[in-house]
Amino acid sequence: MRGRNPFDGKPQLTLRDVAEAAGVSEMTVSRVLRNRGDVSDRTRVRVFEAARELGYVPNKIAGALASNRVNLVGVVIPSLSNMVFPDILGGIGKMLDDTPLQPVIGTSHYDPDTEEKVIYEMLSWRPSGLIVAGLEHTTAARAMMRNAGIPVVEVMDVDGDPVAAAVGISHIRAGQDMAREIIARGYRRIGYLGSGSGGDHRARKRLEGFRKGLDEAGVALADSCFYEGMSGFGTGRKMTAEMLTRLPDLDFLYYNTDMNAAGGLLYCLENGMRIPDDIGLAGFNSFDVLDGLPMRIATMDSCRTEIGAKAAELIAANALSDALIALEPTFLEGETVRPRA
Amino acid sequence: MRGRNPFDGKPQLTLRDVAEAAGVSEMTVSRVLRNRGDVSDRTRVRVFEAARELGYVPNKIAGALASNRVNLVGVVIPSLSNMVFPDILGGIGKMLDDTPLQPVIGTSHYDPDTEEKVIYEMLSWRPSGLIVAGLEHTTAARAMMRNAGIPVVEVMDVDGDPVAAAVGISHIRAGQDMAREIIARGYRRIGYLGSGSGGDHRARKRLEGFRKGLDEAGVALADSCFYEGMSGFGTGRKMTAEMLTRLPDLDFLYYNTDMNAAGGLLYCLENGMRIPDDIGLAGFNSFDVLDGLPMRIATMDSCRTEIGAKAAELIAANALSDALIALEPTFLEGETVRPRA
DNA sequence: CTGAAAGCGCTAACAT
DNA sequence: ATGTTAGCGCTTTCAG
Repeated sequence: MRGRNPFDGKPQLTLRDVAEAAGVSEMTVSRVLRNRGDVSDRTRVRVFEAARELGYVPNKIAGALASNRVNLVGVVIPSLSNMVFPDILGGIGKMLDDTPLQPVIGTSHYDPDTEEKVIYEMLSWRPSGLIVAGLEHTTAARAMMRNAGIPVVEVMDVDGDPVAAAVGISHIRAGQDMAREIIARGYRRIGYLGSGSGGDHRARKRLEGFRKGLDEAGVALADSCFYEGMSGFGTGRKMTAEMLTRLPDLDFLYYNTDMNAAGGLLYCLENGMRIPDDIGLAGFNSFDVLDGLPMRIATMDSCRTEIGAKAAELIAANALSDALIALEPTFLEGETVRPRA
Repeated sequence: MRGRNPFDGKPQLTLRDVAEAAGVSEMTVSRVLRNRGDVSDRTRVRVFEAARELGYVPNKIAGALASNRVNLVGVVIPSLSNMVFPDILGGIGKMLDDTPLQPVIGTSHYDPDTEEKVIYEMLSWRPSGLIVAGLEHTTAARAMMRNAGIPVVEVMDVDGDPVAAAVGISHIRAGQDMAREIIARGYRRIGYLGSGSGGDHRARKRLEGFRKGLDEAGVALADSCFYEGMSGFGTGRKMTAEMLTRLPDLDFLYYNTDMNAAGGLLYCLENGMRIPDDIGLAGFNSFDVLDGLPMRIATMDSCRTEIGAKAAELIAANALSDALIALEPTFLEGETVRPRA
C-alpha cells in the first residue's frame, strides 16, 4: 500500500481488476471503455458488464498523464455573485457541450494577485485551453499565459493589449455610444453612478468613454458617485438619493449596471419624478430578470452569452490564435429615456 | 515525442529541466517547490530562481497520480443562473480558502441523467470530496457516491434519504412554518405561485409542507399557479396578474422564491392594492440584491452560505461521515405581512 | 482483433 | 541535507 492516502476506504479499482473479471487484457478494457480501435462485440459486452458490475470509474488522472491530453478548459472570472459572469459561463458551457471539453471555474475576487495564483493553479492541470476575464493581469500572469502553449482567450473587453486572442466589446465605445444617445435625446445635466475605482476596469472604461462622448457635445459630467461593495437595488437607491439631494436639477442618471439602475428607478418613481421627462435613466448589461420592473430600463446589451460562446469556440478549435473579436453592443431604448430629438 | 498532442507548441518543462538548471536532483526540486522536508537555504534559493527563470509550472496531473492525492472538491449543482447556487459556492469557497482544497463546479441543469454523468466525470478525477445539491439522484449516481471512498455531502435539503452526510434545511418544515405564520396573521384566502413540477424538488417540498401547515388550521389552498422556465420579476408579475384576475378575493400570495415575489409585489403596488392589509406576500430565500424594493418582502432565510460552509468543513475534515446537519431557517417578517394577531 | 512493453512527470520510501 | 529507486493507472506503440 504505497503512497495511499490514509483516509482511503478501499483501494481504487483499476483497469486490471476489470480485465481480470472480463478475462481479457488491460489494453482491451481500455479500448472498449474509450470506444477506440476494433474490439469484437463479444468482448465488448463482457468488458462493459464487468466494469458495470464492479462499479469501475476510470482514473482520468492516470489517463491524462499517459495521453498528455486533458479535456478541461480553465475559466477565470472575478466572481460568481455578479450575474454577468454566470452568463458568460452559460455561453461557454453551451458551446462546449458539443465537445469532450469541460469548463473548470476559478474566481479571483477582483484581485490581480489572486488571479495570478488561480491562473497558475489552472495551468498546473495542463488544461486544453484557458479563458480569462479582462485584459488587466499581473506581469507574471501574462507571462504564464503567453508561455502556456495552449489556446488562451481573454474575454469581455477589447480595449487594451491582449496576451493572445480576445473576445468582447469595447467598453469605451459602449460608454461613448451611451453618451451620444443621451445627448441626442436632449439631456444635459448628467450624473454617473457606479463603481469607477478598484478592480472593475470595464466600468472604468465605460465611464471614460462616457466622458468622451459628453465632451464631444461640449457637455461636462455634472456629478459622479462611487460605491464599494455589491451592486443591487439598495445600492442604486442610496446612491440615487444622495446624488439627487445634492443636485436636484439633474436630468439624467447613468449607472454602471442595470442592478443599480433598477434601484434608482424605484427611488425616482416613489418620489413622483416623471420618467423619462423630468429625468432619464440608463444602465448597462441588459439582465433578463429585470424584465418586469415598472419600466424597462434603457441599457446596452453586453453580449455575455455570445462572448462566452465565441471564446469557447476558439478554444475548441484548438488554434493558438491571437484573433481579436469585437462584438457590437446594441443600445436598448427601454422606457426610461425620451425619444430621439 | 511519444504521445504528444500534435497541437502542443513546445514540450512541457519538467522537474528535470529545473533540476539541471539548478544543478540538483529532481527530488530536491520537488521538495523545494512543495516546501517539504529539509533543504538548505542555498539550494532552495537556487531552485526557486531556476524555476522562475524557466517559467516552470508543475504538472499536477503527474503529482496527483504519484501521491494519490487530488486537492479538488467536486461540487455538483443544478445551475449557476439561479442565485441560490452561487451563494452556496460562496460558502464553500470561503471555508476552503483556509485549506489546500479547491472547488470544481459541475452543473446538471436540473436533469438527473446529466447529473449522473457529471458526478461520474467528477469522480473520475478522484477528488478529495464531493458536494452535491439535493437528495434526489439516479440509482447509479447514488451507487457511485456510496462507493466513491471519499467524503460525500448532499446539501440544501434534509427531507429524504442521504447517501452519506447531508447539510441543509427541511423544506417541508420551511413551507409549514410559513403557513403557520400566515395563518397566525389572519390570512385565509391563500394562493401559491411557483415551480412545483419538474426538477425543483425543494420547491415541491415547500409546497407540500405549506399545504400541511394550512391543513392544520383547516384552511385549504385557494389556488396555485406553476411556471416553466426562469424565475424573475416578469414571471412573478405574470403569474400574479393571472391568479388575481382569476380570484380577486385572495388575501395572500406565497411564492417559491423572492425573485418571483418581487415581481408580484411590484404588480400589486402598481394596481393600488394595500399591502399588507388587502393582500400579503411572502417568498423564500432572502436575497440581498432585493433590499431596496419598495417594501421588504416577507421571506425565509435558506441559509445558503452557511450550508456551503458546513459542507466544505465536513469535506475538509476528511471524515467519511453520515452526519445529518439540519439548519434552522428563520422567518423574516419584512413589510409585506400583517403583524401577528 | 488482441496483447506486451514502455513510459507519461511526479512523489513515497528508503538510502546515504 | 540530498540522492536513488520504484512505481502511481493509464495509453501509446508495436508485435502478433
